[in-house]
Amino acid sequence: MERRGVSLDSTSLEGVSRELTDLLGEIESRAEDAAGIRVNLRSPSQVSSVLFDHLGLPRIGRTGKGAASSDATVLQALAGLHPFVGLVAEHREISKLISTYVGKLPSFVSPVTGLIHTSFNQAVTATGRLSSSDPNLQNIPIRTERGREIRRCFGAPRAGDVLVSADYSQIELRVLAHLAGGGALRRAYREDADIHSRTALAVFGSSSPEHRRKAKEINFSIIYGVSAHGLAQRLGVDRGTASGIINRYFAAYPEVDAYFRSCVAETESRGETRTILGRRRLFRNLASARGNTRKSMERMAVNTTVQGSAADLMKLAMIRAADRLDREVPEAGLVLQVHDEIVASCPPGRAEDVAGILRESMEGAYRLEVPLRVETGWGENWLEAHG
DNA sequence: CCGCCGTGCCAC
DNA sequence: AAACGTGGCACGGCGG
Ligand SMILES: Nc1nc2c(ncn2[C@H]2C[C@H](O)[C@@H](COP(=O)(O)OP(=O)(O)OP(=O)(O)O)O2)c(=O)[nH]1
Ligand SMILES: [Mn+2]
Ligand SMILES: [Mn+2]
Repeated sequence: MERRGVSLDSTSLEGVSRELTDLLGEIESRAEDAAGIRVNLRSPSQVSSVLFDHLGLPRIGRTGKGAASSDATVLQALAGLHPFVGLVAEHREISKLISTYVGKLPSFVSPVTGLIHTSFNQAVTATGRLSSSDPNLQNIPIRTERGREIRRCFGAPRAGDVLVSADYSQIELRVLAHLAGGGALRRAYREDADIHSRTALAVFGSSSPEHRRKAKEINFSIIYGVSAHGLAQRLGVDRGTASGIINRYFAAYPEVDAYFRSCVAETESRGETRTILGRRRLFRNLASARGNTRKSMERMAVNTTVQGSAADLMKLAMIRAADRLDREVPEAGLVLQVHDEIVASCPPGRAEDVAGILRESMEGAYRLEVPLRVETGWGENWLEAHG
């Protein structure tokens, strides 16, 4: 994957850059008008002094060091109190896209190949996932419309080829259903349910793509131990409402709560946890940990077991997919891995075959108590293939 | 000039 | 920000 590389449409990216840069300048001048004072919006300390000293807005949250925070959740809570708040939020969105992606990615294009060659690090994460660096191609934007314009600029390494994407459906929830013993979650997946959509419908009354995406965050935050307070802030509802959502979740899937406790107990007694394929992560001081430190380690232990097992499956799938492509579609090859997604490239006429091979490799990676499902797509660029 | 820390935010 | 987790990275601020 590293050697094969991925192409970046620098011309289109240049267009995105000009639009975002213009927009950012507009935001900066409007923000200074709103604040009535000169301010560098890239400086959290300057933004905080405008928000909380100059404008006198309430301090809502604190940073790790105890200073007043101005992060996105705080800005969300302050929205409507002063026009400066929304301008800071918008500035953060646009400046992030420029500084991390639009302004940086072109410098990673190799003068030799004309492609971007990331590093996929195999011994960095604590759970067995890969990571990607220089540049990180596992966090290319997709959430906002402006971000999607960036994703649209990624294409197959060979001109004329297409990208083929295959992404596991609800992967860690399926792994959890496997690990958590018989129950409603396992039954749901045997009936091919979409729990993300189910949660979206229950919480928002809609399963639109945006609501499903938010429901995903709700589902994973709940299974990994979110507090009513934390969920309330994420959803913008009061603690009572959030508490009700969590309680209904565990009432519907009591085996999830039971698994959390049993996983913690086993990790404590063995001093380690193991994934489905036997990858170990040590938790030698869980047994002696107390208070918030212990709670935090408990969440890490459960997450490691599930996330690490999902990473196991993905690695098996990649071995099989690479081998089959080699034999069956030699003009195709793996290009990227994004935790539960494989991106390959091939001539357009072979896209359907390649998608089938990726699907079979991933769905058949390992037999679980629930079926594994994969969504595939292809197109000229990554957004078309994945989106 | 360089490296570190704190803060913040992108993705899964 | 907070009792979801796993990452990488940019910037400002500061000190060597
Ligand atoms: N703890 C935690 N894990 C997450 C979060 N977002 C994603 N993940 C993990 C769990 C997911 O199963 C896995 C793959 O992410 P995806 O975006 O592909 O979501 P998922 O496969 O669950 O749903 P999908 O059917 O592909 O839309 O990454 C999160 O906010 N918190
Ligand atoms: Mn997925
Ligand atoms: Mn995915």
